[in-house]
Amino acid sequence: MTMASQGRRVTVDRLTDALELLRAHGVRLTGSRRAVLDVLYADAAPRTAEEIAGRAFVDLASAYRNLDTLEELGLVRHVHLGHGPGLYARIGRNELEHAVCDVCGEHQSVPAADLEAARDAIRRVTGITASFAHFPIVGRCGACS
Amino acid sequence: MTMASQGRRVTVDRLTDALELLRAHGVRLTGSRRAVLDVLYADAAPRTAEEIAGRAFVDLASAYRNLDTLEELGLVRHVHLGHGPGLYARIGRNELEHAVCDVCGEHQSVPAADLEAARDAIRRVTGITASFAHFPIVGRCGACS
DNA sequence: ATACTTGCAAATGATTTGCCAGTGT
DNA sequence: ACACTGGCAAATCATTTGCAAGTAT
Repeated sequence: MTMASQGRRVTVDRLTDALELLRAHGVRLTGSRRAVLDVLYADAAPRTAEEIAGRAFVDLASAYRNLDTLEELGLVRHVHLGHGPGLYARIGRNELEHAVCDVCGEHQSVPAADLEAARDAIRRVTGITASFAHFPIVGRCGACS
Repeated sequence: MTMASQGRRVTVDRLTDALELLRAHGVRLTGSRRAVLDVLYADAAPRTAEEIAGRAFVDLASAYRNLDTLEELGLVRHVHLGHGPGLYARIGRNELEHAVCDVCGEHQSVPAADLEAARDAIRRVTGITASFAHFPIVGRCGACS
């Protein structure tokens, strides 16, 4: 183990895992793909494709294509917080779900496990097992009520 | 009460109420506005702006403008069932919320009251009072699980 | 009379696609 | 070598906006 791998262990490990997954699926590790992965694995913040393209110095179309590929591999997810562009983030060990206030726009990410009770209640009524990872919970926060 | 008002009472009454509301707000009853209202009050089915424009024989831009106006007045709502265009419908006596299966696309509308338990569970975790009238519940239905 | 509305065309914002030159394996 | 990718420009899709002519009150 080198000195360089000592800081921010989790992130580096996950990126390594991701690269392995690409190889296992025969997906080429190109320059732009690698750059997009670097941005995604730098932290877990959800970002627009445009922001990711900017940070990775790749064309916006390539960013979208790469994000699609990575999403198919199950490494990435995108969420729609309102009417604007979608936000992409790598999928962490604990899958995050989202909630937004449609008045002030404040948004929070919560571990999927915390929403099991809500999911059960919804399943009882609709038969659907809900996920708030792609479309968030939308409503009014305490302050805006 | 005339003979004409006897069939489909509820619908006609509600349209009448709507027209009164427009008047009360000083919103003009133009030809295209009236045509859009006729389509919306014919039934409660959620429709795209394009479909409404087609049925009402008005320009698409006018349909959007009128739907916006009616939404501001609280007569209409639109829901996003997935990535396609939004679906507009009049608001009935009982507000409806929506749930979609992201695999088969099947969608159901449920009375807001039926989702109170789910809303409570969500409020406990996030502090947000959720509404599934604009963005639906998305997940996997029993058949697709 | 006049402020609000219309249809039409053009603009917008997000995302996708065609194409051909470039590149990972 | 060869299929897979990249950048770039143009296309799409849903929705919005500018504008000059028309209309409800």
